[in-house]
Amino acid sequence: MPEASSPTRKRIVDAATKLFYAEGIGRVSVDAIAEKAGLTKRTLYYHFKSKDDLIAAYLDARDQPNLKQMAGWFDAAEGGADRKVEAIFTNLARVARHPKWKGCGFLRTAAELASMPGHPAVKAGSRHKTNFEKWLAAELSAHGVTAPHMLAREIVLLMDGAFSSMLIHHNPDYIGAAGHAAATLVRARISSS
Amino acid sequence: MPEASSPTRKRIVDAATKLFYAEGIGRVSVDAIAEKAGLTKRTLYYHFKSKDDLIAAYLDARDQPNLKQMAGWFDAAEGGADRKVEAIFTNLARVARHPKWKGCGFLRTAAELASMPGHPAVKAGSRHKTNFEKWLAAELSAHGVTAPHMLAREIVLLMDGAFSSMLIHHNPDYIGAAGHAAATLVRARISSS
DNA sequence: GCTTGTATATTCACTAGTCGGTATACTTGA
DNA sequence: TCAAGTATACCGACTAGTGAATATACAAGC
Repeated sequence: MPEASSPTRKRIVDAATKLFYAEGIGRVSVDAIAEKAGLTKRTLYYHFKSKDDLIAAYLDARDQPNLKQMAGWFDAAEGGADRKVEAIFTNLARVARHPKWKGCGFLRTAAELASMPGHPAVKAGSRHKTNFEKWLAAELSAHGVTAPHMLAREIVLLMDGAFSSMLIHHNPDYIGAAGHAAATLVRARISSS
Repeated sequence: MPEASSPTRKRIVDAATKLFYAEGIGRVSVDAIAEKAGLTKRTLYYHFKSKDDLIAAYLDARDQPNLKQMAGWFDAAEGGADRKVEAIFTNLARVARHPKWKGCGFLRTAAELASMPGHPAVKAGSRHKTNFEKWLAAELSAHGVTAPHMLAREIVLLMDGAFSSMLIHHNPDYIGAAGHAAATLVRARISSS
């Protein structure tokens, strides 16, 4: 029975993360992950019972770091809630210009696994997106915005739309347009007190 | 040199469409498509020079039918531009409840091919999304909405976000929220004349 | 009307390689 | 001595793509 905190396990997840994100889960073989992690496939299968299991572990491991990055951009931005929300999109547009950027790993995995709706990796993605939406609603509420839950959902829709549009057009203008629309929606709900 | 209008070619594209949409392009073998089309793989390769070529043909063939469906929903709806836009989302939410619905084929293909940005199928998807955005902007303009191009882009972002969210959460509420937000954005730009 | 030539369209059988997963054996540390 | 972890080597199934032969249709020459 392998340990959940094993450093070997972490090495495998790290290697899987790089390859899955860069190539897509269907285009990466278990052999390639084992080689990148510097061990054999048999060792990998000692720590994970299947490739599907490893895919889910990859997304679970991305949940908190991703949320922290978004929260970091939000907190670092000057101004009101509208400016802080727009800052998330501005930063996304910046990182999306990098040639290694390949969209949102959670959405891409869900797209690849669309024919397997109950797949544990899709559930992990759903949890992450829900976590982000809840965090955003709480922040908006703390900043005195009205109807924070509905607004958070609208912003999430714009963000996931921006991820998708950027992936298909390779044009950061779509992320800018989404950020502008999101900031406008926030401003319309800032109490004028 | 095969003919572009060949009925055999059409049979291949039809078979590929069903399989690619249902399973994802990476999970469908050329053998499976040939079998579904009722011919041999060698014949398929007579009409298409590669699987990548066939993937692009699949999306190109979906462009006009998809646009026509959207336009049909828009035209059939009663009321102003806001109601017509919301009708598109309402109809999307309805078809998305069907168990065979697996998201937007253009976006899913772009997600699967994220590591091959110049792939002809990604370009076909980009063209389709652009066609839709242009059609929507023209309709909004004809209905007297101000800033129709910016508004069309915002609605496209909400729609692609709705596709993605529905795919990861399997919850049609996200499409409803996107439709509501889109209608609100339209109403804010209807000239009060 | 018949034959020959040619382009289109299709089939069978195959290659060379990859896939996820596993049977078995070894090493290492307590 | 025993269990955790790692390695070598392998499995059957599947992958995209191809070589060579063949069927079909139609046109030209006579």
